[in-house]
Amino acid sequence: MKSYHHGNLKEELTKYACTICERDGYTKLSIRSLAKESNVSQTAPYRHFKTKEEVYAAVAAEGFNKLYKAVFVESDKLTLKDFIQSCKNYIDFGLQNANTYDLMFGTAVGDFSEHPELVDTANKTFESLVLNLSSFLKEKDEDILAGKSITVWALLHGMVGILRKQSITDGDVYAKEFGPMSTTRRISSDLPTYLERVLTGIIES
Amino acid sequence: MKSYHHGNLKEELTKYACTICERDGYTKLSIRSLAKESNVSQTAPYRHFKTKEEVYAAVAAEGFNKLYKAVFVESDKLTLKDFIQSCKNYIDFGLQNANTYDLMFGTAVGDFSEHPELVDTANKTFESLVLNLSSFLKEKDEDILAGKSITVWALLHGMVGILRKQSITDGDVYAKEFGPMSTTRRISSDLPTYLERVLTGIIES
DNA sequence: ACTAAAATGTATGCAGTGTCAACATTGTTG
DNA sequence: CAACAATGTTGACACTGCATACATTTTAGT
Repeated sequence: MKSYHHGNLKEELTKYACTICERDGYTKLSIRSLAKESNVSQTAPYRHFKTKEEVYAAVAAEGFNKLYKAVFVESDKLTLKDFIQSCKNYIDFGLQNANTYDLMFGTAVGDFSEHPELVDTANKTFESLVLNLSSFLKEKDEDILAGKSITVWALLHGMVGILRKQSITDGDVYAKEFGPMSTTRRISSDLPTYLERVLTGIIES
Repeated sequence: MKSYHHGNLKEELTKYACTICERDGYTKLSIRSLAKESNVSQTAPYRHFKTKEEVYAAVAAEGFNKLYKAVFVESDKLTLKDFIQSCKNYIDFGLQNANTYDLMFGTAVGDFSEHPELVDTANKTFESLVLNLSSFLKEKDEDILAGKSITVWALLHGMVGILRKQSITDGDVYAKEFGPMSTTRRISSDLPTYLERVLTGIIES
């Protein structure tokens, strides 16, 4: 039945790599664990990925693809609500795919420029953000648009970090499990409202 | 000469752990590499750290201590310039200690609440940010202050991520090594100006 | 159609890793 | 000063990344 050659091992390896990464964290993602999941020999993946970092890069690139899909809006006339929703999607992605998100923005993959598909997918995501903003703002100047997009991205990226580690800002107040709801929790319980307030402040400067 | 008991092995281990982490990245930080640097047996560190994650937590806590020192300003009447400088110090810390910063905000240390010293040092850093803002703004309402501090932190944290991976937003334009300077590079070449513009927008909303 | 080369998968082995259990030495305290 | 706790060591196991040599299959050129 099972032929010697797998057929499309690389695809399958990438898929499993994403699964393992998100399920167990990327520290558990190993060449061998990958091979085991795919039912091939321990070193078969080396025919498709020179090092483990290349596996990481492939997973990160897949991550940017998914992030792109979460952020992209098929329209050139966004409403404010559309824009906020897109931003919320970004944050939700970061929170729900924490391990992959870590791979995308952490130091595990050192230099993007050594992994062209990573640069491409990351750029595509950013450009989608710029497009959103441009359709929404009707601003023409590319530099201003890029600048504001960077600020928006920074805020979204930052919120992922803060919301992920609520204990950083919650302090002892909430730790006591009594008293008022922490500010962080209040923000995350109604993210769209928070985002609308802060983001309109940013893009109208 | 050398006595059987080291004396203050834990301190020394922590120090070396920070060194190794920042120099080689935290994936290279191992119980054994740590032991070797300290000239003790391979498993000696286990008397002081139950798991490797505890080593990670110790390094992250040290990181928050350093970040705190970078952000803290000894004054209750900050000027705008002081405030911007403190924010710039934050970003510089994130860029110059990328590996440690990754440990502090990534998924390597899953739950801060299992590492009390981590919660403490992280809270202290946040409170320093709140204090800065409060002295600068003369705003009394604690919830508003906390909310704005979170937004400021998110932006700073986000900028660290963006500036660290400039290729995400630089696109092919800059990759060609010709044409105008990328927006990201322009921002990072005069960070204080950028911060002043964006942050005043945020804190005056 | 046949064969050489390229692509792909395997077997084996080395050095390094986290962690545990059993043991040795030292410091502390009643 | 004897019992105990704290600290350090040895040895072992299963796992990891990766290199090398080898086997099988696909492909391309004649």
